[in-house]
Amino acid sequence: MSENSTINNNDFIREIIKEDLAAQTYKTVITRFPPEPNGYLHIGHAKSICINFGLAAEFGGRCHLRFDDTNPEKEEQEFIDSIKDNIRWLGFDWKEHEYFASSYFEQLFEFAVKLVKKGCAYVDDQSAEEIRKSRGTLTEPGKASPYRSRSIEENLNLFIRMRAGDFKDGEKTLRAKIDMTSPNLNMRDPVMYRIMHRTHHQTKDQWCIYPMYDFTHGQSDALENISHSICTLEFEDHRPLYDWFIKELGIHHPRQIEFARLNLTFTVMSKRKLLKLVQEKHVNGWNDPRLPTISGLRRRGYTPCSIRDFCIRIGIAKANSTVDVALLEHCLREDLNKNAQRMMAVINPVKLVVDNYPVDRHEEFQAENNPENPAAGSRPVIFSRTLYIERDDFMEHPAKGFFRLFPGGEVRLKYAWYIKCTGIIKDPSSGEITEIHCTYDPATRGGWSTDGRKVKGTLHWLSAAHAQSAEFRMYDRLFTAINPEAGDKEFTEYLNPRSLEIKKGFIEPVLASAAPLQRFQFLRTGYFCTDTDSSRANPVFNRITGLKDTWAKIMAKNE
RNA sequence: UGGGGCGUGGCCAAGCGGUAAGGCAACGGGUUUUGGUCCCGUCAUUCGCAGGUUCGAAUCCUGCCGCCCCAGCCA
Repeated sequence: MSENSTINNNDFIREIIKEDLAAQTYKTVITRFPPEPNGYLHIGHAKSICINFGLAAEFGGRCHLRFDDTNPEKEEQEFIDSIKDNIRWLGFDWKEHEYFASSYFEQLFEFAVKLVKKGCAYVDDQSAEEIRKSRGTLTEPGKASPYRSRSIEENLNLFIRMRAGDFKDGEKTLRAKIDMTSPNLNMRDPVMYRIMHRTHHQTKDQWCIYPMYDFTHGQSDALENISHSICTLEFEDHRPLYDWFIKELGIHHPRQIEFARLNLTFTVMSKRKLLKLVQEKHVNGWNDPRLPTISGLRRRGYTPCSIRDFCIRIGIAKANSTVDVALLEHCLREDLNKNAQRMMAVINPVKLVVDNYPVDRHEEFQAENNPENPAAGSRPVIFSRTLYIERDDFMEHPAKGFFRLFPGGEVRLKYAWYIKCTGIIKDPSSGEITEIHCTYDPATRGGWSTDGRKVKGTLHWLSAAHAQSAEFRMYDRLFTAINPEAGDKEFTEYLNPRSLEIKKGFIEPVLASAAPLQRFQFLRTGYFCTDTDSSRANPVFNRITGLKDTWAKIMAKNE
């Protein structure tokens, strides 16, 4: 992470916490990250993770990991595993504080019983449809359920029978008795328990009634002694309800603070939409490198450090906002520029023959591993008569401002020699250039001339006889629209047909044995990492992101 | 037409009555054996709008306007 990144430790949440600590409202800062295990985590969750774990670390407190697993219908063990894996990969540790709302089911049931006994809750026989109809609308108050005035004894008996399995799914619910005329719809007798004869991934078949999130979250926070319960804006309306439950139950009151969730340009962030992309196979699984999931970013080659840095830089506020994905890419490049080893790879190769270089000769040059870090040392690269260079580095008819190779032009081959283009050979049928011919200047060993002659262009290259072939997966943004959810069409209509292009090229031979997910900067082309599909025989590299490309910008502007 | 939030440059975001931080993007220039990195410079007389209070307002008051969220037995 960079030293100069703007860390604003004065966001409104920190301000509130400092006040609370000063006023002794809470002694220790205890936060929690409470995912539902019904999907994979994405970068929006990373923001929340960084806030919660970051706050705990900063104030010397702790952060719990709690799975809010109250809906067995949508949850799976696979998601629990991936969530834990993702948080660890991001660099956070919840230590022994791993909890499940489902392990509070008995306690929650007792809380519910207590509310029934206080006359604060009742069993409703209305169907979901009837409940919906009687809830009223935004402008009209709701109507009381005909079962609202049942006796405490009857409610208690019914609720116990609900638990015992005496009723079918949907036959009854337990509702909080609050206020059917409240302007806050969450207070119009919200459902606390529903009947669901379903096996739960944690509690198995122990329960056939499950508490609703609204009856679970606040009390779970209370049970864990959470001091600051940080959540997203849409729960602001639920806070009065959580406060009501906590007050009636007489338990610990955490302070809930809401912040705006993260949106990113050129992608989608909702679980529902990500699920759709996965299920309809627009991408290859939850860890597809084009997805904003943590698993996807990881496989793409993003570093945990760059994601944490990004989460700090975007700040925390309550205004809905969409952060430019360029900022994420910036954080990534900043980290990788400093830390990624440089390598040479030719992604779109064309043959280059050095006519005055002996056929049977080859020699080694030392290439620096990272100009930003001399301690990274150097490695040998082999030069020979026949090389591969990037097709884009040659223009038969050079555009204005093009200072790479062209007929009669001279460039430097990085670390090696100055070469001058003497001619080209084309495929007579297609017109495609098949070979570029050149001569090298023996007085420019290592790429230095002694006569003060300067060349502007420096190209990367690979010895054809020594290079190892490889596959490059050139990833680009998944969507072509800055906001895929904004148009009239379904968001999938804005998928970028060129979000993945496979290229076959060459790499330095040692790269074939690079470990999975190892990151490199391929000189002049971008940052890449070995994909998990990579093997020694068939090395595969993912393009994490390109280098900034001033030339491409100039070309684009001239069009 | 109910309730809850939010409006500071293209995108984020500081600012908490004393005269608009910072980052990203963009645009110029310098260095450079990566058209990368790095360095230097430019980029809001103005804070959704209109009034008011004040010597002084993005900050306080009033009224408008705009955007987001809420009518799951989802979380």
